[in-house]
Amino acid sequence: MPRKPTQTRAKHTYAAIIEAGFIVVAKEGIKGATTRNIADAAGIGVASIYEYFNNKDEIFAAMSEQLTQEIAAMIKGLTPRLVRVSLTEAVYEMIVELAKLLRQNDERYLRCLQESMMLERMDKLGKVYRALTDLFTAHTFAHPEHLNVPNLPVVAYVLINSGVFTTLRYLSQPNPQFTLEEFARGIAKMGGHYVEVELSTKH
Amino acid sequence: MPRKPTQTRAKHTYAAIIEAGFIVVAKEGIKGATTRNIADAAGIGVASIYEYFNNKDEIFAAMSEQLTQEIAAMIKGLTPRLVRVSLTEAVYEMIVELAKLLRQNDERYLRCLQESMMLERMDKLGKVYRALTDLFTAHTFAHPEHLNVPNLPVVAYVLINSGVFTTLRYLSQPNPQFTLEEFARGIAKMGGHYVEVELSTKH
Amino acid sequence: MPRKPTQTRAKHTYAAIIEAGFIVVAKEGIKGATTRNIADAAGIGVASIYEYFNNKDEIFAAMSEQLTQEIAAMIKGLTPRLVRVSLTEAVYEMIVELAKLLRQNDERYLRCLQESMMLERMDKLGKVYRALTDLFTAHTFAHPEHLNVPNLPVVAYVLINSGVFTTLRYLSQPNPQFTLEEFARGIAKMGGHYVEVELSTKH
Amino acid sequence: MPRKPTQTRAKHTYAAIIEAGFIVVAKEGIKGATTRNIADAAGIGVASIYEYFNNKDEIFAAMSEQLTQEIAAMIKGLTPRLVRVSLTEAVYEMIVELAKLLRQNDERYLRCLQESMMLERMDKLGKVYRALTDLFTAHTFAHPEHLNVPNLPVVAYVLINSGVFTTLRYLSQPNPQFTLEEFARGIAKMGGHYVEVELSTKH
DNA sequence: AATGAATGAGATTTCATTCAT
DNA sequence: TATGAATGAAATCTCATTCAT
Repeated sequence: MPRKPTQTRAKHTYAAIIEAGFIVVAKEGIKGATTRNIADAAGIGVASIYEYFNNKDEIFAAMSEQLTQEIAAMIKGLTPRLVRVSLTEAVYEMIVELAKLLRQNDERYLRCLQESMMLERMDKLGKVYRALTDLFTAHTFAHPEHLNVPNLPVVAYVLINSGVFTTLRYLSQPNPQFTLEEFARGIAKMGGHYVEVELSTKH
Repeated sequence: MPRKPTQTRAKHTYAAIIEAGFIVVAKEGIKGATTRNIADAAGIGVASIYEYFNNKDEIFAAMSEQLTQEIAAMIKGLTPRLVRVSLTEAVYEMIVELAKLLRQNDERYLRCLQESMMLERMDKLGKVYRALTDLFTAHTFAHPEHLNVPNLPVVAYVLINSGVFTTLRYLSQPNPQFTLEEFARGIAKMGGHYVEVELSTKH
Repeated sequence: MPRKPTQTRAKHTYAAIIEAGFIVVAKEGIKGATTRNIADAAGIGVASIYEYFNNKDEIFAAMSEQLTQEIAAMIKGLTPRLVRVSLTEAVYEMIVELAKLLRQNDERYLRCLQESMMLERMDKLGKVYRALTDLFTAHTFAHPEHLNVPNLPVVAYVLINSGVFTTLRYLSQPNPQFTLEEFARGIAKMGGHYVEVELSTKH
Repeated sequence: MPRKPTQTRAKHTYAAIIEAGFIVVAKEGIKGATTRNIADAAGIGVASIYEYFNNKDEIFAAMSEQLTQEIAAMIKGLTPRLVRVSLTEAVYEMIVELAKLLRQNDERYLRCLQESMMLERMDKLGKVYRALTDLFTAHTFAHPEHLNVPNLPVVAYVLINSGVFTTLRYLSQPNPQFTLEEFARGIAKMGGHYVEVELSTKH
């Protein structure tokens, strides 16, 4: 019966377990993420894990939570500025920032996502999608002419999903044929041009 | 040391194991795909699996092979026709066909891909990417003016990856906000407009 | 229900299985001696083994039989000549001949004995011991003065067992420090001197 | 990845597993030495074995280690005294002591050696051979005239190997025709006489 | 509170033997 | 008769979780 960690040391251990989870998954893959390995990486005994988590799955849930939380926070922090720039520019910066975050700490987060640890719980990415949808909405309100684009929700959907998954895929490639900037610029312009054309056509 | 099945009965069993693999993964997820469950689904004894596969992983490899093989074949079959139509139309049809294939047999393939069974071996999707890249190339040669689009490789890359992953994602959603046609049209136009704009700008 | 092989082809298969047994054990060790491997080596199907043997153990028994039979026959063939020479000379020749037999066919027999295949059935070596005991007895009768040696049975026992096992051990060594001849001469003289001293002392 | 046992309880379990190994092999033979049987004999769960050993083979290795260690220690302990007595006497005592050790605990060690458990790893007996070789060397230095015996290494080799293996064989026999003392005396005199004769001849 | 040790439950794999043709 | 295929039974090994200190 794990309790919410209240004391300082406890909080530290709790966080240490989650970080150990990321480290182990990143280094050894999902299959290497045994409770023993995680405990070792966290510098504690196996049994201690169960002081903070009911079972191993809860560790993954917490990792998932932290990762999506962090990405969503990053997006929210960027939103005020991005709504002021063009769609193209917004998409471009978004991707570059996302890449930066995923590449921190020896690509820890990127590798965990590759390990698809959370694909089984892709719904958990919902928080990220919501933040991105909010960003898109805010951006649209800052550029009201975009409201004339037909099927705007589809545009948002495609842009967001392509952005997230294709970036993941790009970052995963060992020898990409072009730079991250070129790649990000490509997706960005695709979104920008789309809106542009739809608006001019509509007109 | 499994031998290549020679007799008719053996061939049947071999295929049954692979199909059982798809069925079990689709129904119970990767974690439910134990050798016992697969054997049960195939209507054989566990030991028989090892007449044809060295280990469980080889079953997954064979499944992966079959799935990507099938998708690639579908793409190749479509290629002659798609190179003649506009990029927008080609992307649209491609996505619709892909969706059709993935939804066969109670979405068997779709669910398996969701289970990320092959994400760990995403390289295996290479066959599919290659077929799509070939299609894109053939299409470009049938529309030589596209050669003027700057950073064409990036366009191909983004279009292909967005197409595949975002379609996977769309099909996975329980309650999509728009139809497959709208979705496909969205991605398709995005590609089409991009090229269009780049060409006119270039000029 | 295997039958005694009567037809020529059957006899051939029966022998082939036994030979395959020796080959497989020699090459892959006891653990590699599966029915499948043996059948493969014999160029027949697994099931065919059971036309000639009730179970795998019977193959080993037959191998054991053949091997000890062959050694015993060799000993018996040598006996008439060896009884005429000195004990030292007899032991020496015996060891050299034994080594020759064990080294045939890429040390097939030697390796099988090393694999201790038949140590579990060391009693089966009984046939060999009996032949050697007979030789010793015959030799003693040809040299009646030896009857004066006290504890002659112990001498026979030690000489025979040392001879067999130590030779096995010697042949198994990858880099012996002396030649087979030196080694054989050593054991031989040990037996010869013993008798010599005992006789002179007795007197 | 087993860890070195640190706590008292763990050390106890570790030792219990090894002892259980000896007991099971002695009673049921190598084939009966399954992880389950060993765990049962040790009074623990099967899984616990893997807390201390990576695999079953490592148990055998540890048993081998312990057994040879124990024999070698016995030999070393005896060495100071044996170098002072005649070769005959030394060999005799050596064999008697060896027999005593092998017969402890219901012939536990003897039966394990018979099961040839370690014949596959006969190299592990190296420790014993080395101890015996050291003893022989030390004895020779205490009796410098022996240095005149030609081919002394061969003598050592034969004496040691015959001693070990033939003793094993003798102890394994259900109804020996003579006592251990007679047997040991036989081997001992064989070595003693050999040296004696060679020396007198040399002269 | 913390943890080294222990383990039940279950997964993968092996193989002698039998089946069916 | 001959055999490729099939399998029951059992062995090895893994690991999340609990126990005992």
